[in-house]
Amino acid sequence: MLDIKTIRSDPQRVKDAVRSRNGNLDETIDRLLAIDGERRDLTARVEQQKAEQNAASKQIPIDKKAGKDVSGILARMKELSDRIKEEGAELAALEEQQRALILTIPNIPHESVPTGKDDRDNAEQRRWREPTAFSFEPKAHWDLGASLGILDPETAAKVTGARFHFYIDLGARLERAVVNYYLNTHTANGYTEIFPPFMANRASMTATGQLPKFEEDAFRLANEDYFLIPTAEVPVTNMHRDEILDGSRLPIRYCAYSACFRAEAGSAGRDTRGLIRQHQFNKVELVKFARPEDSYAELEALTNDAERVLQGLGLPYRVVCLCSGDLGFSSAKTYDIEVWMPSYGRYVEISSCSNFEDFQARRGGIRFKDSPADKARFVHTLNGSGVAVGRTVAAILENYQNEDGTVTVPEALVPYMGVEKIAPLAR
RNA sequence: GGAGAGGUGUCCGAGCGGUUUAAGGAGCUGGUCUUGAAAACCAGUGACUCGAAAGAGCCAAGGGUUCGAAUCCCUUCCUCUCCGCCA
Repeated sequence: MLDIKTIRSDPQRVKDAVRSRNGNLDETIDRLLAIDGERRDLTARVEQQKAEQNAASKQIPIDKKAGKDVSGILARMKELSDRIKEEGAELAALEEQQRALILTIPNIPHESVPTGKDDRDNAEQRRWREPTAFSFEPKAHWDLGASLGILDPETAAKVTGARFHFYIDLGARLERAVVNYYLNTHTANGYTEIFPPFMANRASMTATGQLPKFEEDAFRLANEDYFLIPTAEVPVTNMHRDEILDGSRLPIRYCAYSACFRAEAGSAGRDTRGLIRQHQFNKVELVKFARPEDSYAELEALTNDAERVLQGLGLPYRVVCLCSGDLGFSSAKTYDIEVWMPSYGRYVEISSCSNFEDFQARRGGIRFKDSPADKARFVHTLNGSGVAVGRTVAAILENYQNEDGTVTVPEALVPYMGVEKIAPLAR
């Protein structure tokens, strides 16, 4: 959520920012400012009447005690009370309209974000290792998963539906090994491990920006107004919702494993095979709460921390800076880490590292102060995948495959797997 | 899910519809005293939100009754105790 003062003082800047994201909210912003003006006028009027009411409320018992007749005052106060009630309702309606509108305005991209339309305008920052070279025709991970007997989407389709997977035997163990390897690496790097709830309420989903605009992308429970979390970002960021943090605690760094649930509305027909696009997938998420002046340095560090685990697994990747048009709703700046996926013949997103500045903090009331005398300031929130687990498994299968159909286990995972190679199951 | 009790400022805790702009402690800040500290005493401090200010709001959240609500009513959430169910 943007500060209404920012919008009030420079509406054009906000309009331009939305345009750079391929949107247009000129009308919304004009309407918002009109409502804001009306709201402020009405507020002043209502508050003045309330002041009058308060004064009378103090006088009435005094007069009563003195034996004066107060029926005249009471009659006038009744009128005033009615008017306050009426105008107060109007005011509440305006406030709600204003909030509803302001929640639909995306964050303003940071000045370092390249302007562009879509992912073709993203700016590559760096590459780590060259794409894997094969002396044979490499297979896609879904074919390897089938021939090795470790991935089973068909049974998942029967048991649940499309876009789910059973992992079997060493497949299941590989998924678990990756989770543990990631968590161990991040905790060794100063992140505190969190295991969050996998459901979150409406207020939490709103604070991090999934609601109200993107409700159709989430799974909502039928018997409770809870949502399956699309990412651990939601519960972990909301741990400090409506809190004033002690500045000496910043930056706070959390890492969290969670299953993630996405309805994937609007992506029918895309990536229908394999582990790339699922309704449920595992992810280790990194979340930071930082001082505003440090948040961009923290973003670089966060991205490096996510890259570190891919380096540890020896998976080739590149880092791109998303252009304005490709930026997520709440983010001011995002680096995507893309892993080399031989079956796609290109890099595929495996992590998204973002600085939300105070956008989420304002929605969620997450603030800090260094000493009790200070005024509370909004923290900057950041998060990034560290990294997506299902896509990691896909990348390992594809990049580490051998000509005979086996898959070599990356060295870093051997202690977790207990084997050096994944071979077809003898059944 | 059923029955009961409760949610008050940083913390503890009082609050019988109106002189409560939330008593009283504790804490915190400053001072007196002291070689220094502690104790004692004196003074100050009550988060936070909107507002240039005056002022308004804030006693879990949201409604309602009333001229006036922390106090009465309704709904929701949360905590505790017991029962049920369960991993």
